[in-house]
Amino acid sequence: MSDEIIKEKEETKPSISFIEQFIVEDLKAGKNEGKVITRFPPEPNGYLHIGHAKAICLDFGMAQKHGGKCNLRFDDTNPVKEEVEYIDSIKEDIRWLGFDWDDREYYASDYFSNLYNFAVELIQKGLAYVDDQPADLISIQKGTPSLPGTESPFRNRPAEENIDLFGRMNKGEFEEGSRVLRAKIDMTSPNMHMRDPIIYRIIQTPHHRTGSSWMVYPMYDFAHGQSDYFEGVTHSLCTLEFEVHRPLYDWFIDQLKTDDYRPRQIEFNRLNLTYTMMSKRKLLELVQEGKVRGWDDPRMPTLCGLRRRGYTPESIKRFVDLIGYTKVEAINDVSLLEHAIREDLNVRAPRVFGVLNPLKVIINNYPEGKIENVGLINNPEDETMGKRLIPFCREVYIEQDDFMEIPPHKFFRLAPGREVRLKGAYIIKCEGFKKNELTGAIEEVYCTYDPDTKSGENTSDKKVKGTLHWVSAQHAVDAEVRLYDRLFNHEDPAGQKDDDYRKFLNPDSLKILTGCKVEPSLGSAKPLEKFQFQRLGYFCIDYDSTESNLVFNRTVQLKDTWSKINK
RNA sequence: UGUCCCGUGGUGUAAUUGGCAACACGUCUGAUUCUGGAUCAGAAGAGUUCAGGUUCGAAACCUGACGGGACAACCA
Repeated sequence: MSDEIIKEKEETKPSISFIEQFIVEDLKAGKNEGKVITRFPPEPNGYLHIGHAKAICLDFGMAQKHGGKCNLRFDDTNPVKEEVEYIDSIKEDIRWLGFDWDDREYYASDYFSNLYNFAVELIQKGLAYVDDQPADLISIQKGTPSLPGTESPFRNRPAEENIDLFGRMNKGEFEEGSRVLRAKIDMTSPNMHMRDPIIYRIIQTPHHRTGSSWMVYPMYDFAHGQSDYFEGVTHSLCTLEFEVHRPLYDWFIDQLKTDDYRPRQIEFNRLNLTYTMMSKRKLLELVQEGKVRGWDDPRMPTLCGLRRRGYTPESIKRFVDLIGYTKVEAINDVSLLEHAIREDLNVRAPRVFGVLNPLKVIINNYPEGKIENVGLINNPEDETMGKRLIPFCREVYIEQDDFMEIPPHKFFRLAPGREVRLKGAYIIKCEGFKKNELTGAIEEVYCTYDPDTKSGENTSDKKVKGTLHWVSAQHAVDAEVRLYDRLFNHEDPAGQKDDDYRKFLNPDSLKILTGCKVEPSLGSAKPLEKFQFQRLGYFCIDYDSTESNLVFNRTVQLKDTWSKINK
């Protein structure tokens, strides 16, 4: 009885976002002949970041789930800011996330002719005019959100004159900034976007695809909605700030449409993450000012940065899935992103031993020159990943943190007189240590081992509280390890009115460790290969890594209850 | 002073569209463990911004307040 209720509850479908609800409603109502066409419309003026991933997952995801298609369309209406480099990176990142647009790769510039003709049509209908005023004057006449605007003296130019001027603007007869084409709507509208918006401006910089065939370029607001319309997009999903643009898009489509088809725009909240920022412009500044090592610096929230950091596409999609889509402007905790990557890597990353801050341990009673290959499980979460052998001998490195001369309460690791297990090998006991009396640094630790405690064949019935990772001193491979911390030390660095975001840059966001010791099996690892350094965290090989100089990036630390106790 | 959008545990989201608030992260216990990881069991934490109203019944509907955000680029 109650079992059935529980069963029923478990079987209820997970709730769908308000956006998907709209899509499902439209489908049920038989709109758009039962089709779902979406689009992802990046401007090729920067690299994609995790906020874009949220949009990509929605745009492609909704199409996929409802038997539709998602177009990739580059909004390339401003040749001054856009570059081919960005187009390539955007495509790479979308593919990396696991989405495919087949042959539906479009460009707003594909529609320049259509848009131009439409503009001429508006002029003919008396719905657009050429304004000869300078930008600052037009801006003043626009009024403010609470004050209505005033009309331009050029507003009632005859159509023929407008057509002539617009044509000559496009031939390059006028300087940039000297004239614009405006839609004639309503200068007193409470919506600023309806106050005779500029729809074309003169730009003489060549375009990366159309070269110099155009001298006038449509503004985003004049290109975006119509591009959706031209492509037959049914659901145009975008972020909240475009909500106020919607009436304008609708106004244009009203002039254009021939039946009742119209793309439906639905707005959702953009992704904000704590301790970072999503502004492409500001991210570009970080790159240009050398605050980071490039767009793919592992501290960046860019997709290429996260990839280099060791994030998987699955973890990012999972994260996006967890945060959902709403209309509430929220700021998401990075700890949820970190949870997503741990969850993923826990299952797929092989375990290895790596010692970040080596401390030499000499096992006095272990025969000199003797080498044992001890077996270790590659991933306790996945038996199919098998086992490996690593060499054990008289001198090993352990982590400096794993030894304390005077151990505090609840410290389970090595200390004078204490016993710990070297994972996969033996239980050792600390008999003494060498200390640098000047610096206080521990330089060596002397131990004995118990031959009856070998892993898997422990006949001693000894039990210890602590298990340490280690690496054979003789066989260890040197490595460089880059430890990353949050790029900013403020939860919302870009949201502080009185302070520049640069003020909150975390000076310790990158720590480079050299002379780290890793197990020999890692010597041939390739870039982006991912590992769990046991007890430490997840690491992946950096692009800078070579056979002679291994370089690891720390993706994320393992949860560490000791560090909490220790506080 | 305008228009539009939004207000649910610390954070992010749910609530069969009106039937007395659920999940995830985080936090805290305990069990277990040759990773202080993972896993398992459990706990604390919101009465849904506030005030009215409609209703047998409101997080949801209405009104008003309060709070947050967006909009005044020849950017997208």
